[in-house]
Amino acid sequence: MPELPEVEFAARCLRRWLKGKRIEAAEAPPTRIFRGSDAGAFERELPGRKLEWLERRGKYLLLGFSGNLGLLAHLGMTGKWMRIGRTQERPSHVRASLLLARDGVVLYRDPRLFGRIAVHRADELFTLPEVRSLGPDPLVDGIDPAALHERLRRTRRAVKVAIMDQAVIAGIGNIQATDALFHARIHPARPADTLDRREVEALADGIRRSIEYTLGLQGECEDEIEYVEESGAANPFVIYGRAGHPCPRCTTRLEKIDLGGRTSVFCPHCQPA
DNA sequence: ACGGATGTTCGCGC
DNA sequence: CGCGCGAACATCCG
Repeated sequence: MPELPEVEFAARCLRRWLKGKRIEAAEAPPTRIFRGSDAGAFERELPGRKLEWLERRGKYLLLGFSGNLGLLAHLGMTGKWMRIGRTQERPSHVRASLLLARDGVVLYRDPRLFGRIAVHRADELFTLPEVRSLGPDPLVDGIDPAALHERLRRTRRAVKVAIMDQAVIAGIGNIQATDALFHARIHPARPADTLDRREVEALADGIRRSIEYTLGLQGECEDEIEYVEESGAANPFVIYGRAGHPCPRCTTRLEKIDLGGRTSVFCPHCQPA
């Protein structure tokens, strides 16, 4: 699921579901989700507490609970927070759950276990190295084209690889990067330090646009499990995942290349090398 | 059946 | 130090 827009959506849902509600019990079988931290701490520490605040930075969620307990959470590739009724059947691959007094169960499902949950002190969350090393967040901080230009000028990496570097801009993944570069008409393999000011401004606009677009796809927080979702739903993105299909702008056949180990779709006509 | 997938991290080598 | 590359993680879907 997760790039910045999906994580932002998860943040809004979790605030709505958890804020101010007392957690009765917490469950988390030992899995890789808790790597680098104590799985037992989740079950032990959360009962009795309430969510006081929740912030998103890039693809990370930072949750502050009463009594200075904090969670750092990342959705990895297949992570998803959801809410179901207490007696409702639980989906597969649930890695952590929070039982609320009369508001059902909030759970974290993650088949591939690429996500992460770590228990910390709440007042330490922003000082964690994962969070400190993030670049500006497009929604929280906005995108300053001059600062982005400065950052891109310092590397010869492909511009697509550079904007997916979480230290350059926080939250951009393969989908947003692919569609943003298409909007900006910039070839994904262009060395980052060759972009001029005008192109970086177009790129900043493209990133904003792809984030807003994807955010708009999210709909409302589902209260109940919306299980049989997406399967069969069409790919909603602009050119991501559409190699071989016609460019939505000029109908040229979209191509794909590999950059930094990730598939990059682009239009050879609209995004010339 | 095979290949690829919205992410991060680590080790290796130049 | 910068950077590319492959691997690893575990499961699902077309």
